[in-house]
Amino acid sequence: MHPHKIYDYIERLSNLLRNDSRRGIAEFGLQPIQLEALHYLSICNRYSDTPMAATEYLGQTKGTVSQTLKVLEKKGLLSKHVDSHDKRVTHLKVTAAGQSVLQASIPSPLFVQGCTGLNAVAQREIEDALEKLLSTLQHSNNMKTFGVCSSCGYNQQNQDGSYLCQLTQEPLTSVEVQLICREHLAAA
Amino acid sequence: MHPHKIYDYIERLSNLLRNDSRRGIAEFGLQPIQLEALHYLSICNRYSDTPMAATEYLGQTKGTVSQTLKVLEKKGLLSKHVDSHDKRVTHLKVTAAGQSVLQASIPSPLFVQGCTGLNAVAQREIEDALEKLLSTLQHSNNMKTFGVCSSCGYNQQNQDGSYLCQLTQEPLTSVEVQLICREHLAAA
DNA sequence: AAACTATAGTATCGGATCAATACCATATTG
DNA sequence: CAATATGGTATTGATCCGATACTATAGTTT
Repeated sequence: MHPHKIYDYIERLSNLLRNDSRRGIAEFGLQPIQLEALHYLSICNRYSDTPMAATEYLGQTKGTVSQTLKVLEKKGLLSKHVDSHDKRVTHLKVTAAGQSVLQASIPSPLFVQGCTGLNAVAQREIEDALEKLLSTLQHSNNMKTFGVCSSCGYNQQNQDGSYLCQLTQEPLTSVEVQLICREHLAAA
Repeated sequence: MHPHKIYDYIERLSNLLRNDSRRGIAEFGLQPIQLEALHYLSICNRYSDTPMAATEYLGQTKGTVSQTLKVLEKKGLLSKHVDSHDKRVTHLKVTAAGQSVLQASIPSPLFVQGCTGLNAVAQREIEDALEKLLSTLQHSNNMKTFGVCSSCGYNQQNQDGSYLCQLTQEPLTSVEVQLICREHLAAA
């Protein structure tokens, strides 16, 4: 009967956070899904800051995501930049205004308040449990993992400490390898 | 930085399950929130099967929940019954058709598939971690817990094994004490 | 080089969510 | 019996979301 209980807990937590998020971002005139899209763009790397990548991450259709991004652009929270090599591709960058919205909204007030009641060990256990659950669900269903480069099979660290992506054959900085990527290859 | 990561994982899992749920219930012509409302009504006790209780559980406004329930009733998945003592109150019962929809949809296919990749110990750990996180968030924010009667401060087990709710002064069966209640009093 | 195909992205439409407001009916309190 | 509180419904408007159709660019085939 454990799957049912786990499912229930996730559903409850999901409702709590979503509703709290809704209240928190009302002052900015944003919707929960818009904040999530903005959040994604703030933690992804330069291969993954496009409408299509956001579509895969959010699990919606590209048309839906397109208008979500349109709203965010109109509000001045992100800017669009056409790719120099492939003119079909648009890169999305979170503006300073967008960053400050994220800073104020993520994690949500309720969540921040709740975490003060958890010690470091408990937080670690919860984090590990969630990571295991997420990765198991993703593997069992052949889904993209959207992990950070430092845990990616394509990532290669050279002797001088620099990083190289073996998929794109491009160097990555130590900051960039902490960002999530749509091409992430999880370890076997 | 743990709070951020935990928040991210919950958000990811939430998106995964919601989108999967959306696909799974499309054949019934239902929306995710409608399935969640139906699910709640299938696991709550007789003090908690009303529109107001569902409103508190789902964290929305009563107007929103009212029309969600209206759709479920029109589809024949639940039935309404006016309370005999307080004629303002309506009790909601999941029909046989509603039960079969729930059986087919909860947990979602993706989730069931994923859980086959987790052994019993791992499932237990994840369940415990989620329970701790949920209860901490609820306590820190003075929220209702919606726990089962068997873990409620009002619940009293008599010597002959029968149960009594000290809040309503009514007897409860062994089946009923496994259901969730809007008046649940969490242990100190 | 021309034609075909695939991919990234946008535009539009319709059904649904959701909050806000107003409203009705029943209980409870003074 | 009047005033207030509570449970629930109806309506409206902004937004979400998927489906479909469309444009533009890139790559591939002949």
